[in-house]
Amino acid sequence: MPKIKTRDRILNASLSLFNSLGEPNVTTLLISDELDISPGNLYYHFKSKGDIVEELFTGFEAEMLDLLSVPEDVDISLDQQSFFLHMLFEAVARYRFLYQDLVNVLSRHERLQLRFKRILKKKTGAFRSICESLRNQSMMSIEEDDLDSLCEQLTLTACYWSAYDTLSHLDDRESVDPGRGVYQMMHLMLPYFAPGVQEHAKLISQDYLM
Amino acid sequence: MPKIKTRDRILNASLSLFNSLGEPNVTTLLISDELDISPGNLYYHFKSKGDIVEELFTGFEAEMLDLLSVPEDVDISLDQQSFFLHMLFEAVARYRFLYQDLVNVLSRHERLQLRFKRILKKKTGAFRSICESLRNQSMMSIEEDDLDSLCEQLTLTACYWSAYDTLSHLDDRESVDPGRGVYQMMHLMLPYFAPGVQEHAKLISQDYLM
DNA sequence: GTCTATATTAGGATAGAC
DNA sequence: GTCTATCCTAATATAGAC
Repeated sequence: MPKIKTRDRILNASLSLFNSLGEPNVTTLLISDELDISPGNLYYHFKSKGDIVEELFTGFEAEMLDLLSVPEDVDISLDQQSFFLHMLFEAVARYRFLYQDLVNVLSRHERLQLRFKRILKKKTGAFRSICESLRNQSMMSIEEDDLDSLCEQLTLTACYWSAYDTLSHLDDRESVDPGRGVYQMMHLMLPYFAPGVQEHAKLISQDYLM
Repeated sequence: MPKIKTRDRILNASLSLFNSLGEPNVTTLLISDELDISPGNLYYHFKSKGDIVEELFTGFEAEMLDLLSVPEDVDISLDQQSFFLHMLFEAVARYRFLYQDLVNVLSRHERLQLRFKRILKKKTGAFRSICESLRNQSMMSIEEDDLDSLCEQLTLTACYWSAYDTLSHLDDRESVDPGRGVYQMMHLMLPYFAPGVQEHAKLISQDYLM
């Protein structure tokens, strides 16, 4: 087996330390310590801690943009939709350090602000596409105002659920269960589903409560 | 007019700087600069920056606990409810620095963690009381599972709406409009209101879009 | 109560040998 | 590519005069 490049080991270790301790609490020394390499070595691979953050963000961005490229004008099934939510929450959870101290992180990395906002916008757009698709299939019935509100709410929840969830387990911050997040998202849409669809959606959402 | 005590001036300035720049970005030097006093003077009044944070938190806690002491077994009207939401969002907005970098702040002030969680729990409880009151008055119709989910969702939104909202205006962070938050909260409950009530609630929520 | 000056870290980052 | 040693800076905090 080819051994993993130091550069990648640094990225992996940083990501997991950021997630469990919070990015501002992780020093370059801690990262190098964790990997049993010298701080100098770390700085050979990355010219600053900020660079590590930016590179991780780029990975996050790529995953998200890929995931969020929901094709318009395509009928989306309930199963596809919940699968999409599942993937989304997994991705967010994997990079949850970004959300846990969002304002702080973005204020120290101004270049990430627009990119983050772009993702956010795309996220809302994706939810809108999904809802409109469901509406076109007569699976969902919702007025325009309510749809706006719902999509905002879905975006908010997609962003902050994992941060909110960790609040309940501030002690062990190693793992996060994305299931409950998906459940909440489904429940946000539930009232607007057509009667028959509602039943189905309820069953699906139940599965996400482990 | 009696001039404000330096100690209080420090608290006020800190709060507003924390809110607009994020607590981790505000140094004790910046605070004293803002007030045209010396850093030494600041440390005469507070033995550490953490103490300032804790004292501000105590104010926040007091306001919240007071606000959240929703009497059980009392019929709550829709107007009272929206007024309550309004007050709640005002309070959260006034201390939004706490929420903007919640994990960070709580991780550096462990003693605040339990207190914060207690408030959170109380918040969920208050929403539950309100919903149950509305249900008792036959103004709301909702199943138990959905109620759990709704109350969690209301709590999440009450916490993070202002942080989410500031994302859209990361440039000017001076003011926050709590209106849209109230609107969202109303819309979360809307689907579960009885038909007649729904109309009324919609009208009320409209008013909150400035 | 307030100031000036200074001590103390801790964290980010570089230099230069191996 | 990796290490050790060191520098630099910014931020918290203290000491002691006024």
